[in-house]
Amino acid sequence: MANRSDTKTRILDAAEKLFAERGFSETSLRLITSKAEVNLASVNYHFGSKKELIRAVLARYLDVFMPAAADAIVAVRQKDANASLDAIFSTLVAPLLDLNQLRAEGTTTFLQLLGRGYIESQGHLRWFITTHYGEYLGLFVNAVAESAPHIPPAEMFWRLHFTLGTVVFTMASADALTEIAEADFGEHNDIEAVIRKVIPYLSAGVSVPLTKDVI
Amino acid sequence: MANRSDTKTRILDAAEKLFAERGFSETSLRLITSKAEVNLASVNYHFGSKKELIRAVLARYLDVFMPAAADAIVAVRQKDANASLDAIFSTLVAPLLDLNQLRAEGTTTFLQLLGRGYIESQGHLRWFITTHYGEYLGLFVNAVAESAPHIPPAEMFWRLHFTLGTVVFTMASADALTEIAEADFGEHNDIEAVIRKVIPYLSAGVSVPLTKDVI
DNA sequence: GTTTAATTTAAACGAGTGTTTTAAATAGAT
DNA sequence: ATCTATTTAAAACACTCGTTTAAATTAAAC
Repeated sequence: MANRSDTKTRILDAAEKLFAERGFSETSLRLITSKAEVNLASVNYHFGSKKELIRAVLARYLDVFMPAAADAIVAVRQKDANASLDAIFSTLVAPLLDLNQLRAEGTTTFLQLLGRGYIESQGHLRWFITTHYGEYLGLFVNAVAESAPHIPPAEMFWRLHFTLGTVVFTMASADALTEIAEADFGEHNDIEAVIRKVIPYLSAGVSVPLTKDVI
Repeated sequence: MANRSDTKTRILDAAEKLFAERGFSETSLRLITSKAEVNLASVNYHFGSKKELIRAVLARYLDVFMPAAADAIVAVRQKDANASLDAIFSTLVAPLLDLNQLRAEGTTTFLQLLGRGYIESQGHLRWFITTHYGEYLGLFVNAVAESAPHIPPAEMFWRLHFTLGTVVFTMASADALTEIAEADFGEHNDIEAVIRKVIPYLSAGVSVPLTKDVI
């Protein structure tokens, strides 16, 4: 096959699709290269290893999403210093949906990749994300914490991880869930609909008072 | 090595520990049999295949937990027909903690296995659980739905999957999270403490009103 | 146009996997 | 004690995986 300067892109495009669908360890380099119509060895030539290919796939999204999300959060807090938890979470919707302009099915793919990344790959992706995008994460955590000042830090730590679990798990299986929902209830949900469903769930859980003082 | 009639048990014990710690596909039969001090081929002799071993590991817990949980839910609803969502969720705490009497670290192991089962193994464990324990799941879903009658079924479908995600993710990484929490905030949490933290989070999310009518 | 560097190709490597086979050892029943 | 069925044992099988090698091809530089 003729020399193609877009071999890297072809690999990334095929890899992100397969990774999102079936997970990292369940996707072989041979499957990626055959879908990308590219030689097997070119993955190691361009990326060094499968592990680095995984990071490159994620970085291509994170480099776009993280600054956009940070800007949006800064903006909403400048406009309203006491922005609600719902408002903070909702701020992320636009940057997420903008990923569809980056690539087809970009939003779904990114969220599924994020889910796979936190579930699989025993920690090496957690490390990659927190060290490369930690400043953005910290900004987001702060915004949430200050929007629910009645939750002490230790409790907030747990609740944010509950939240992470909800998002990650939902997105990793979003395709299957939307199919079941359509079959059982006849209502079609795209990724935006799912995002808008999960936000009230999350903010209610994160901000629920500690003691059981029923109002 | 001498003949041992407990080879099956030795395999199950070693397998459940390793599966819970590192996941199913990341745990090889050779690692299991070496930890169990048992011959490699005995897995296929006693269980037929790795897939069936995984199912057997889960079934050993589910056969105990599911009836106990169902009984507890039936009991609490007989005592109070309008039991709150918090009460329904809290009902599961005792059956979960009782698994510690079944085996050391039984509660943690079971919850982690459940998490791995729903995340990994592209659907074949989902199918196993829903077909073998579907009646119990239905009973639980009904109890939750009737405790939050203002949530329509389709919405409840989504919220229960959000809930599943929260639990599954939290439990799959509970060990890591408790370590971090202890290092960062100095508060030690065992599995029961984590369970009791997650319940208010879940019931708040599941029962949050649909429209944003702030009271 | 020749030379040099970058890229693509085909093939093999080496390690790991679940599973199967065949024989040996053990247990229980007669 | 002997026979039979169950269980254990060691080895090999067949396959997939990520990675490496070395040659062929293409692109760029001079």
